[in-house]
Amino acid sequence: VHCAGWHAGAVNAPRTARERARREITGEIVAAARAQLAEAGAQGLSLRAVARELGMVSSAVYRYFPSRDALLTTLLVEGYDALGAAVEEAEAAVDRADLAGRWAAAGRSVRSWAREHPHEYALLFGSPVPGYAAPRATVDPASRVPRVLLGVLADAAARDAARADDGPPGTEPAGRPTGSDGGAAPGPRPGLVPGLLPQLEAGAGTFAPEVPPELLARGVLAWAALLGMVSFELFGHFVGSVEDAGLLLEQQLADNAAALGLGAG
Amino acid sequence: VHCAGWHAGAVNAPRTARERARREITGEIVAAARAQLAEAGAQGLSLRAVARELGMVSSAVYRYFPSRDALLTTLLVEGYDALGAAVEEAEAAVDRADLAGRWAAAGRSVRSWAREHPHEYALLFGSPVPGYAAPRATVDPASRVPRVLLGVLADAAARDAARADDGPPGTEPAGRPTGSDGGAAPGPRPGLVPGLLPQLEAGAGTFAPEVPPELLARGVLAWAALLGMVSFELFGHFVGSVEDAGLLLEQQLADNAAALGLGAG
DNA sequence: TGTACATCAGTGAACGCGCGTTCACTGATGTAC
DNA sequence: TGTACATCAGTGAACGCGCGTTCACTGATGTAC
Repeated sequence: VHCAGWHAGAVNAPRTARERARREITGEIVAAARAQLAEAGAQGLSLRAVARELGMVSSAVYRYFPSRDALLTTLLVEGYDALGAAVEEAEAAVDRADLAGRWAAAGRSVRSWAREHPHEYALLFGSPVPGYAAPRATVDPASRVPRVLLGVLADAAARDAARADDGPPGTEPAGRPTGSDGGAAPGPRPGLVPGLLPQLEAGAGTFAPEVPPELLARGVLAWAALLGMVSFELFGHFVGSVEDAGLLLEQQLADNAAALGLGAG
Repeated sequence: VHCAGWHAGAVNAPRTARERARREITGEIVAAARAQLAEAGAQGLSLRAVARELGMVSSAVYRYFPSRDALLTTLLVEGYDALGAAVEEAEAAVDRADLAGRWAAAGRSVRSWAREHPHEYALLFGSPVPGYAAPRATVDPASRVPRVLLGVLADAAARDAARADDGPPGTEPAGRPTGSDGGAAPGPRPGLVPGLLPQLEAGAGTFAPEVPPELLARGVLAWAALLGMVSFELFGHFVGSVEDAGLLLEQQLADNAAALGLGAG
């Protein structure tokens, strides 16, 4: 430990040439595999093709990944992480008080990332790969974007609760009836369908107990709707009926802001 | 033409034993291919495996389909048609005046069909198959469900227009501000994002010119949202956070009815 | 009704290619004394 | 600083399997006279 290397501060820096080479080549393998995704899809991902691309013999790849599926898992995890990082960064750049803006920034960056990495997007959110079951290790990275969205909703709930405490009755956002189901928080639009509430509290609600169920339900719906739209665009279902899906996304985000009570941007 | 066959009325009935056998075997090939979808996915669909399943030699399949891709196209077309028929039937069974009920019936039957045919659903709405481009022949069957939904929206627009003509001001559905952008029809919720209107008129609007653009935009969003939710459910993204996606769908349909101004069911 | 010919379903072999994974091996890099 | 040994990256061959598509062929079915 007394020989502190030239680049102080690089915490996980490789200590030996071997280690350095291993990292580099691991990265090259993953990069080549990612490129493969574009041509053959997740199912067509081939260790042999990756090895060929790098000028190695196919069995050499087994020094780095124990199987094709392990390589796929790495692609999944890195994909979720890249998307999550992009969304976190975009959302963090917006004024904390601008809830609608934060939500919209997150939504836009999901779409941008998807358009820049269509095949990785398809891997993350398209049809599952037959014969492959994503391991637990993917769950956490996959939750980064939902976590960002939940953060916005939690802040919205906190703000609404503060308003309800402070202000006199009648200062709540106009024209939005309180959910027939919920408590004091001004829930967005009609009440919850019977039976949904306990289910949300047992499921998604455990990730964000401070978000009231009405809001949570609409948040989940909005998240699914967002990915539905991006999938439509990337998978070609808008061809012939919607020219610029970006505008449709803006519409969706504007409607979301209204339905979720995020206030005008 | 003078030998009118036993079964009068069966218009496209096969005239010869050969023709009868051809139809039957064609059907068996498609059925075996459909079963293959479940095990290997669209990309893994294999003519040889289909032939094996039917006890034929692989080259025999070429008497029925000129290539693997042609077989895939048939699966696509039949899938869209099956889904379309299911949705049409479900929607047609509802009282014409019950717009929210018609919309909900269509939405529910999309989900039911998808759950009953998850692999066909993945073929239709999941990631595109690498190296395969869906031919024009799939466009028409693919539009059956959207057409049903547009029909509901068109009826909603007609009903609202009639109300606006007949009734005195103030009888429109309460609490829903008229879109800032549109004409006389009571558009759902806030106005359209700038730039979206001309695009809709040029695109999706050409299929249903009688539907006002505010409604059309929300209809497209709702359709994408519906498939987003079904995809989430079928592709496993709800695992751990949403137990019963059926309830979530009901919530979505209820919200849709409100947002689209379909009136209470 | 019967015969001659055309159509077409299905066979079997082959072409040329792909894949994931294992295994015994060579030779370079790293480590302990 | 130098030597002996352990680690590990990469090789090359092999196993056993898959695929789409073509082609010359046999034999049954259909049709025209």
